[in-house]
Amino acid sequence: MSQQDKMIEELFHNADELTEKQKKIVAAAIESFAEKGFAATSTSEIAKKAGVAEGTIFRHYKTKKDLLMAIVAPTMAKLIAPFVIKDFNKVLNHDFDHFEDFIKAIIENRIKFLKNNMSLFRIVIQEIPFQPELREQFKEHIAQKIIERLRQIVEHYQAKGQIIEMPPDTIIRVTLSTIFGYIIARYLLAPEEEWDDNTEIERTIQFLMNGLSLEK
Amino acid sequence: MSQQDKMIEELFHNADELTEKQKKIVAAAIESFAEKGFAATSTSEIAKKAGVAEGTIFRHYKTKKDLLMAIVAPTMAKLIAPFVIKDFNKVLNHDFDHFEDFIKAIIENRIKFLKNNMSLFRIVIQEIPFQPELREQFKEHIAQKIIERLRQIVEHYQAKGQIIEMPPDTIIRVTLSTIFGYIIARYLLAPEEEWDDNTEIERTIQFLMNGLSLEK
Amino acid sequence: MSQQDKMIEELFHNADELTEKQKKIVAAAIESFAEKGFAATSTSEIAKKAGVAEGTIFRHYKTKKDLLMAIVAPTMAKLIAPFVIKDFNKVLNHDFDHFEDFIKAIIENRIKFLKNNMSLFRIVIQEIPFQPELREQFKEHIAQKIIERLRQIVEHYQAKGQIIEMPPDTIIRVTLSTIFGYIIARYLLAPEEEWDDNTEIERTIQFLMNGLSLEK
Amino acid sequence: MSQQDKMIEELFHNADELTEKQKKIVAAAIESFAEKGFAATSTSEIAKKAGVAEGTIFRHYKTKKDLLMAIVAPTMAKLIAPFVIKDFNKVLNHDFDHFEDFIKAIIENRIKFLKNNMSLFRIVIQEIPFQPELREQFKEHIAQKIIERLRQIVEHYQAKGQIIEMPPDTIIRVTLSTIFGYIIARYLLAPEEEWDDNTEIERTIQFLMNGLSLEK
DNA sequence: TATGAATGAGCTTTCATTCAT
DNA sequence: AATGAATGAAAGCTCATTCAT
Repeated sequence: MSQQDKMIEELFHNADELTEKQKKIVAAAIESFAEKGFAATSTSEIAKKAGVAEGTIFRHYKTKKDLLMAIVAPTMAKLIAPFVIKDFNKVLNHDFDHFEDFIKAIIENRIKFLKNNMSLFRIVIQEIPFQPELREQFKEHIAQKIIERLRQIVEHYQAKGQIIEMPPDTIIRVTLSTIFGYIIARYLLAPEEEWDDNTEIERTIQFLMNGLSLEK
Repeated sequence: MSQQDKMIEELFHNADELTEKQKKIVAAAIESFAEKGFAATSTSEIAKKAGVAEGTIFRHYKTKKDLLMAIVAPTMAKLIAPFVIKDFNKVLNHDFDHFEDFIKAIIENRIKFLKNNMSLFRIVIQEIPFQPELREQFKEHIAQKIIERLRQIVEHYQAKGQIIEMPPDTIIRVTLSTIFGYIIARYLLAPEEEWDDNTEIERTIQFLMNGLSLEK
Repeated sequence: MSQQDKMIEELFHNADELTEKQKKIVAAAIESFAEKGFAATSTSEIAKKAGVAEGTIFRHYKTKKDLLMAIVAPTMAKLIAPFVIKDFNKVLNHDFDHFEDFIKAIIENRIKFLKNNMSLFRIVIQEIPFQPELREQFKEHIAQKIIERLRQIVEHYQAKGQIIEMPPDTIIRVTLSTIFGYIIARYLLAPEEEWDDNTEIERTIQFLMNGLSLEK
Repeated sequence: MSQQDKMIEELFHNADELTEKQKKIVAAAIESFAEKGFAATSTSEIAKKAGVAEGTIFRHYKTKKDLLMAIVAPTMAKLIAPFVIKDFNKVLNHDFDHFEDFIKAIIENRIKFLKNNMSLFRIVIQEIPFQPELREQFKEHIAQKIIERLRQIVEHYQAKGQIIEMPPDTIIRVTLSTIFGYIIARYLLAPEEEWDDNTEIERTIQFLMNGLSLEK
């Protein structure tokens, strides 16, 4: 099973139900959407790359946009998965005494995920500005549920006196900026440069902790 | 003269040479490209919005992509203008004894610019992933010239002992992440929310200075 | 099966592989190209005449020029077919003791062919001046291979003392001029006049033989 | 005065009345029409080549087709000029005792004319099939007046016993085929080959005389 | 289920022509 | 007389989608 396949298997929990052809369609679509954008990718191109007839795409996905959604929706779900597990707060209390540990864990975990799903991530952030439907989903799930959860976390560590007194939303913003700034620079803007990932992530965390922690 | 016009006047210094119709075309294109993306915007739509015949667009811009470039290239130039002025380093030495002052000045200045040119900024960041030509220009001008300049600045303040010892590129990365993170959150992700801009910028700078300065 | 269909069947030996629609497109294109010329014929016009959607044309022929080539190339091949059969010289030796017999046979045969394919012939001679690609094909196939073959024939009959001593190329030229002059006058310049074809062809051959033969 | 200019001067008797710009337009049109055909040549292309504004063309020629006609009509007139002079028969009686002399004179004269006006000739024969208006003019002037005149000439020499008894139209046809066959081969099909023009014309006449004369 | 020919609306672009300057 | 910006119809071509097989 190829890396590509694994990504798709992982993306669709019910991947068993996907035809072989369907998997090929999805794989081809991901590749093209990431590279040229949704609007600039033609269904005939996807069909050719997937080695199926054009009609086959529309048998499985009523419209081209449906195909996009079939890719993007589970990607967003997976992306936020760690934050929506039940008993998230318990996990938090038990596992991470310090904010730094929490941040480290979450960064490591999410970077690993994104690294393995970079094309999917590309599609999500590239298409969100253009697809109102997508933007809606994003706002509903991320901006509301996730931010709410993150707020609790921040307040949790603020109560513990581990991070500075600042509106939680501001802290979330600068934290996410820093993390996504790293991912975008590392994997999208300058992927061909030599990166010492471990060191660079450490530095990023160091900056973040410096910026957010009280004592120094 | 409308706000729109002013933006365009400012964008093309030689705006005098633009026909009235040409300005309308550019304004319409900016609006549509920002909203729906380059690929999903049709020239007929631009023509209609601009109140000109479709042929008129192609009299001035040989292709649809030419029109995009005519918009994006000067935008990128304006965006980086403050960093390419002659005697930049002198200005630096004389005007800003502290890194914080420098950062404050530059943030204030660039945020003001972007706020007035948000649609242009949108187009630039939205289309860079899809237009290899654009990516090339971006890399050549921004990634190389500007980064080089910023490196010198960072080293300058590091030598002065005002910011932590870390590879300049890393410092640049986290700094830009923080700044653009603010702009994107403020103007693209949640523009309709109430923002106390001054306070929020202050906090952002505070975070940045905490993260980068030596003493605390 | 109509006359039109038969012509097309004959033109494309593998006509079985042509869709019904494809045949209609080709027939419509032949009619319009012959009448108004390639450049002055629009694809929408062809589509309408063929009773298909315009898109259908482009499904089968990537470009309008491809459609022209699909018509012209096999026409040129058919036109020169009698001269490229294997053992052409043997045929010559056995069947035609006299140049006059040979000329008669070839004229009769080719005139018959052209009469049945006049629109195709029109397209070929009308478009050759404008399509460099076509001119290339024409030169390569006709001007080189065929002329070479004709040269041998002329020399053969010259050796037999049946036609005058003159450079073979000159003899070929005046012969072809005479034959095509007849066809063009008969079928293109004055098709509506009353022609006694048999007599006129006889006279043409008589002139040709007078002009080329030694004895009188 | 360039060769180009001379051709145009000669083409329009009232060339004095042509603006400098007009001459340039005509020259540019001739070049492009000959090369790519009327339908495939755009007026903007002509304007550019002529170094004038597009509007200027339409100031002088109401439509693109008018421009074509302004070129083609006088060309056809010039081409047939020698046959329409008054007292043509007198000239004939006095100057040419033998058909061969007449043929020689006329061939020499017309070939010289065509050689100097090859682009014009190209345009005429290339556009006649496509422009009904042109075809009409051609038929009216050439096919009727000229053929009538040629008929008289042929009958004149037939009466003198110098050419074979054959319907004059047939004799005209084979004669013109032979002459134009030479011109087309020489100047249009294989202009880049080495031609010994004098010898080749001699041979052509020899063939023609052989074909048409009684005695041998 | 899968195909791929067929569709027709819509795309970018070109063009002959007009007209205010 | 000459310009060239402007036009809008029409060009060649692409596309997402349908449907008979």
